Amino acid sequence: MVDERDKSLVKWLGETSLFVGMEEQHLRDLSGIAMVVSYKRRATIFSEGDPGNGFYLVKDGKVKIFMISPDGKEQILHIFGPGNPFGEVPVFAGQSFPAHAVALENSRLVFLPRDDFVALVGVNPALALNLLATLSQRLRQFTKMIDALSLKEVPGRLAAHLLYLSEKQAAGDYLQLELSKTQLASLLGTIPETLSRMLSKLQREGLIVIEGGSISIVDREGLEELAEIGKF
Amino acid sequence: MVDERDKSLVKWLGETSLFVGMEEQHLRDLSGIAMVVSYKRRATIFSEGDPGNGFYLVKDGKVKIFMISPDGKEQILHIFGPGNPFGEVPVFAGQSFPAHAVALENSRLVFLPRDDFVALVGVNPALALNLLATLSQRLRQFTKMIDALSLKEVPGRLAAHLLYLSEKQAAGDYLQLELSKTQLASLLGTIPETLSRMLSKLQREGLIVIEGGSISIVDREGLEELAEIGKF
DNA sequence: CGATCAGTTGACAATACTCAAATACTGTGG
DNA sequence: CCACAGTATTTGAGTATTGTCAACTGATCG
Repeated sequence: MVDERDKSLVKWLGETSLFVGMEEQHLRDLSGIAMVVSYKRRATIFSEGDPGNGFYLVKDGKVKIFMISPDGKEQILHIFGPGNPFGEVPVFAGQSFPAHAVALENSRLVFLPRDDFVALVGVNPALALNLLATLSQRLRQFTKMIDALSLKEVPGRLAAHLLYLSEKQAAGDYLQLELSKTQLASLLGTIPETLSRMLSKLQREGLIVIEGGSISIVDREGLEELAEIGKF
Repeated sequence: MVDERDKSLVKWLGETSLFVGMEEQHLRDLSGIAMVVSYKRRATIFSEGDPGNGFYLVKDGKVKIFMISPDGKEQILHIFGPGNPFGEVPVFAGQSFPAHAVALENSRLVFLPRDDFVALVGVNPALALNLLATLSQRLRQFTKMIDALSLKEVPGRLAAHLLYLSEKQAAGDYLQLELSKTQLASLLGTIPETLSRMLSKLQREGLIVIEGGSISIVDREGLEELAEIGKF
């Protein structure tokens, strides 16, 4: 007996990158083990060191994955939105979560319990291949992030991020920051004060115009050069 | 007809973390698509942007995976030794290599061509699960690396690395650096001059004793504290 | 309307990088 | 086996970037 909500869950699962292209039957198996859970803004989903009993898909809302240094500084690793999976690492590495997750907005998540899920993977290689693609993709992202953190200075990382947003949002030279400036600072591996100064600097140099959380790119080539060499 | 060399390759494959526990038949399928290739010290295995037509396992020798910034600075991502796989990302993400690979020593590698390998994964869920574990493991490592690069200062990263080596080598408080100091600097996201100064500093502070590439830990607790908070 | 929090600005300090030069090491050809 | 060339490593001096601390503004929310 399948009610409307379950049907729509099956449909929705089939539209996520993780499960796209999978057979109806496999999607139904998945929805059979899935649980939809809600988290309020700022609620903790899991903490570093928690045992990984399963992983999540963002149904709606936004989730932040981050680490905290002993002296309280935070480094954001990812921001995940609808359709993105997160928390898969301990499912397969067989260990605990390596970072923290909190909801940035009121969010609904689909939780997939580890043991049930691994059993499904064991009989469905297509599922495994999709997962491998997702994890590989994420490794690639981390590669870029390490590159940015270790090789570029803050203005370079910022310029790269602005260009990334501009491309992602495909709205010409006009873009939205999508995060508070404090959060963005953490994502770029710096602090709000420095970010604030760098944004002013880019504006003073005539590369961008800032209007709160919206930014217009004035000198795209200048930004591209900055993102490349990471220096003024 | 299987000659001695092929037999030993099958055996060897079954001892790597990637293929451990797999059935004889699957291992033989793998060895059927595998090619052993040799690279001299300093030889390039692949470069960033090269199409990923397959991936590698280190049979013997040592391989460095790294990125280069436009101004020539290098950041090492991994050092891989016997048994370690590398270059899997583009196999599943379907893109090009995100970093460079060179042999640090004369090395023999096992090359597994992409298409043949994906076909094997598609019919062998155990293989897929092993791969998922490997990639998850690597994501976890990267998480730690990003943590270190963004949250800790150089002495902290260095202390953490020394403790890691000490644990890995399990030789009490005596350890080998395993890399030239220039290479180590790159792995820690800094430059040789800074590394040299920090090593002297740790010695001056009475935490370690340096004898070329060998180091004795004198004050383990001091190092642990440094690795935690990343500060003097 | 006060309180809390995000963002900005300024002064200062510290960490790590650049540049330069001296010294030690390595491997190779004679 | 030695001399030499090419690297690696170390040390010094100066500088630059970014982080810390503190004060202030402005927005948001009960």
